[in-house]
Amino acid sequence: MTDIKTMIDLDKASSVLKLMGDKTRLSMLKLLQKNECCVCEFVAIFNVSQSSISQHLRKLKDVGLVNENRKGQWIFYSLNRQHEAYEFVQNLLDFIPDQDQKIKELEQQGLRITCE
Amino acid sequence: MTDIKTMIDLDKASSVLKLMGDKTRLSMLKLLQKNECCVCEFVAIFNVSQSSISQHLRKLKDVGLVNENRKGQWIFYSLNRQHEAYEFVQNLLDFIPDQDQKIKELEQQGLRITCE
DNA sequence: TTAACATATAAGCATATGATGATATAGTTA
DNA sequence: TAACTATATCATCATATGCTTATATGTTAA
Repeated sequence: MTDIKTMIDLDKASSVLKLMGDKTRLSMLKLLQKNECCVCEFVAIFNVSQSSISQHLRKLKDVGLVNENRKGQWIFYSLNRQHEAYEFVQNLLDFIPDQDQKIKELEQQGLRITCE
Repeated sequence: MTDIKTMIDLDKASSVLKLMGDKTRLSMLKLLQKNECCVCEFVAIFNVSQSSISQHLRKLKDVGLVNENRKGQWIFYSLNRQHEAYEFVQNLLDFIPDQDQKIKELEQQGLRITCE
């Protein structure tokens, strides 16, 4: 637990921030901070199409912020802890309240996620 | 120098991050971290029109991230240290290398800023 | 192999964004 | 007052973004 920051150059920082400036993606990243999630979970949580979720994940994957890991039928996404901006992103996400109530709401509505 | 973070809700965080996801605005904020700057300085530093700079500053002002302070002919902008996301923004900017060489370049080119 | 499910990709569309040039407003100075 | 400088705003445009529907691809299971 050091205080040494891995600096991120302006161009890289702005492209990461741009990605995080979208509410849906920011919320996804916050959820990924604690959980691995598959696409169908995100689809259940956010009120948008599967296609839309897939495209958001594509953008996050394109800059390397997330990893994908196929488990059978499902593809689980996780934060890429090797990314050069990982510390930057973590630090930032720590200012945002956790979004776990989104998962709980699903459970309460009986819309429990199928891919677990 | 405490470690207690002022949490920022997801909506507010994403709107701040969206603003910071633009290279020009991010660079402006980084410069403002150390200096008060007037519009003409930004115009001299970035390769865009005065109109464009003015519009970027407008967006930053609209969410309250910056304050303006007229000094005669000039309007100086500064970070709003009272903003609820100030700590969040500061923390984030601390990951980005300072942009002071931009000011130095201007000086070296004899384009020294007129409004000082 | 076929059906069913999970995910990705393509095409199209409405809206947002960032830039510009022209013009308006405000302060300074002659 | 008029001329000059600094800044803001308006109108416009090209491009980017996020969404949708339709379709393609990949995996599992009958």
